[in-house]
Amino acid sequence: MGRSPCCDKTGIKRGPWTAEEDMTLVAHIEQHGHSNWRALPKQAGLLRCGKSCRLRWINYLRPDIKRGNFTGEEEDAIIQLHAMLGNRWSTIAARLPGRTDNEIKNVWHTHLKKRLDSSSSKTSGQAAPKRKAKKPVAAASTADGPVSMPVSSPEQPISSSATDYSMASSLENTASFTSEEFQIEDSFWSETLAMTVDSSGSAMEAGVTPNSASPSSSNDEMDFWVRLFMQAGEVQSLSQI
DNA sequence: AAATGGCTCAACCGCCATAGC
DNA sequence: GGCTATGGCGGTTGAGCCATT
Repeated sequence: MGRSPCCDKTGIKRGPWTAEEDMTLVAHIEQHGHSNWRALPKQAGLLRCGKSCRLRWINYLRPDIKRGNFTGEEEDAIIQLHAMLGNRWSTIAARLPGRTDNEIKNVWHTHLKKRLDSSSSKTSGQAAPKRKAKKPVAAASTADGPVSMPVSSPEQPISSSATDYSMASSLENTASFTSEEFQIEDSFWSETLAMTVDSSGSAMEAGVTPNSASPSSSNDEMDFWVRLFMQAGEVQSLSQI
């Protein structure tokens, strides 16, 4: 309702990023970080909206981005996490290191959703992928990704910063679980647990509450809830034995 | 070989949450 | 407490690619 646009669109370039723009953005973030996205394009000399710069960095230029096809394990993880969390793509992305919320969202809408639909309608066989391995599409990308990325990053941005969702909403989801939905393969959880340790750098000990972590660590908080779900799942699956 | 339709994915848009004043 | 600026999220779009006819 009459909300002002995120930035003045006059003189703002839109559409696919060029290699030069990518390099400019990466170089600037390497040097100065990205404390202020709004001011960044001006400082870096880019004719882009700050939002656009942020998106480009998060979804494509970040050094820790994993490109290429999703593995079966990753797809399974997305399906399971989506069953738990719904369309909270950034939260799901936080559980899949190197993957972005945008990418996960795309994968979900393009194959996983269809796969689930088809498997639920005719329980048999997964939909065979109709297409070959995806190719990099980005306008200015080189063959194996965007501009050649320096390996070291100035700061490791929290991948798509997990939002700290309220307990109430989390429990809402929990409450709607059926025991069937909650059957999760052990391999998935062991991998996810490993990710928890790897990605955060500080493994959460069992029984640690979100409040015990620093207020800014919404990732840790999310870990807590995911862990809670996991434990609930274990309890449920144990009770089924 | 050309036309066409479907699929993929990067990018944009609008809204919400929160921090800072 | 109210207002503004900014960051972040999820939904949607559209150009380009690929497979099929």
